[in-house]
Amino acid sequence: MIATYRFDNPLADRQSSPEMIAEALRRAIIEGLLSPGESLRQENLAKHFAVSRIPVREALRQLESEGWVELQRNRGARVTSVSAAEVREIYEIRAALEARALRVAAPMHTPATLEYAAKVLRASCANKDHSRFARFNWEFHLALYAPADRPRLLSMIDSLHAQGERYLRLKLDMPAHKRRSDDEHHQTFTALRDGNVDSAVQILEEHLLKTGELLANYLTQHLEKRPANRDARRLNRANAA
Amino acid sequence: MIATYRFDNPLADRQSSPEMIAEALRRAIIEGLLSPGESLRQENLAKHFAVSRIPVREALRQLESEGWVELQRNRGARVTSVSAAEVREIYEIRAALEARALRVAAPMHTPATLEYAAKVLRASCANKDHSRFARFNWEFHLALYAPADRPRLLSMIDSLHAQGERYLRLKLDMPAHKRRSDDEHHQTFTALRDGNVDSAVQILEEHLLKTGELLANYLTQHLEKRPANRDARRLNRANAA
DNA sequence: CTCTCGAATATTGTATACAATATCCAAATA
DNA sequence: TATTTGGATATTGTATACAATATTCGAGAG
Repeated sequence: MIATYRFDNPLADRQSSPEMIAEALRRAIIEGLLSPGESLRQENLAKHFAVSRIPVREALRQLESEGWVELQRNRGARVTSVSAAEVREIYEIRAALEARALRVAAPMHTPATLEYAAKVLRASCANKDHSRFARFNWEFHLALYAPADRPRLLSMIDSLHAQGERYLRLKLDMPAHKRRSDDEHHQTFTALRDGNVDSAVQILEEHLLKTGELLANYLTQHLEKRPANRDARRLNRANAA
Repeated sequence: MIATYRFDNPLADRQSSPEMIAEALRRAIIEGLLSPGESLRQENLAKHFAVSRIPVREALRQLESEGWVELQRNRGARVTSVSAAEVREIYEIRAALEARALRVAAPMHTPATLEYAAKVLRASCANKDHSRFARFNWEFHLALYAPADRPRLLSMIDSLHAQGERYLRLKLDMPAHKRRSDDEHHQTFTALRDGNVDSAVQILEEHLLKTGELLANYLTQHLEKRPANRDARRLNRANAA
């Protein structure tokens, strides 16, 4: 008996508890609810998620290989603190990968995919709210690369973007930068639409490198002073069954 | 009290058992002792490594986010099978990243770093034995990028290389390809040494793309027929305390 | 014979318990 | 006061036990 029904079973691929826990923690780190350097106690997390420490430990292992937390033998986990140099490097890698993605995607774009990208770009420009803007912003990048049909490349880009996102919010505060970012996105899109692939790729690359540079400078100026080593608070309130 | 002694404590950063287990499994996958699709039973692995299933599970989680195994809820882990398209993609990503690494490293190279790269290249050319050749081969790539001082970029490249390595052995059998590979490495090195950075980067990129293409073609021809779904044998002999 | 169904078995998921290790703190010493 | 030291406490690491789920296999229906 194979494939009895034509419709999916949503229960079949619902994620495991370690995955759910990892996702919740990842989001908490991105949103700044957990700050760099903050220590994550297994017992507290277990109480918070109303499970034992076993699935928590597995979630932490996963987050470690994704680069969100650092594990020290017998000394627990803490949220990784990313240095200015690392932020610069992340954006440099994104530049290389997204340039390749755009180049591969360019000839596969259709009027429909271009129209979708344009729509997302308009939505991004129109939004002043942080989280909405960030979402549309990223949606635009994804719309540019989607036709490339490179799952692994896209997933690496996505992961790097997520890593950088928690620092991006620092920059997004400044309206001048939003305007410039929107503008550079627009230039990329126009060049792509008009068939100037080389130019589109170059603008995109420079956009990313510039953003990385900007963030890195911001971090060296504003973040070097703070130690950011205090303990977890927000998630340590044990509020479980 | 800080830094009482000048000498290292080797016990301080010895890795945890999940890490050791993950490393052993990774190596087993690379060396082909564990084939794509093979299922990994927690109990068997636990007996093999003489531990309980807890550290084994954590190792499997880590290997999952590194892309070596796939976990299915309640249905265990199996070694990922990489399709021809994915191999092509891996090498395409490597091309983008290693091109960037070489470009960044080029101006930082010194006579000493170049001499080291040349030495490794000679060792690589001289070796006919698979595993030695593969090691020197990779050492040469690393020697090219090391002066770039981009830890994150290098670690991503290293991870991608490891992912591809288990398929590379298929290709390394053919002496014609070894010769061509050595030759292309030599061209890259010469161009770099003579200051022709653009040319060096271009040769390197084409070398990687060509290798990916070659491997992908080989896989479509020789591997599509085999299902590769049989169970674990080699590691399933429970030989623990 | 083929398919269905259910019990027996195998395997995974995780809560608990305990051992190993790290951290904290106060008394003791210089 | 500053430093050391030993024990109390906190935290992590993992073996075990059991519950939840998947898989196997054989008996019975068609």
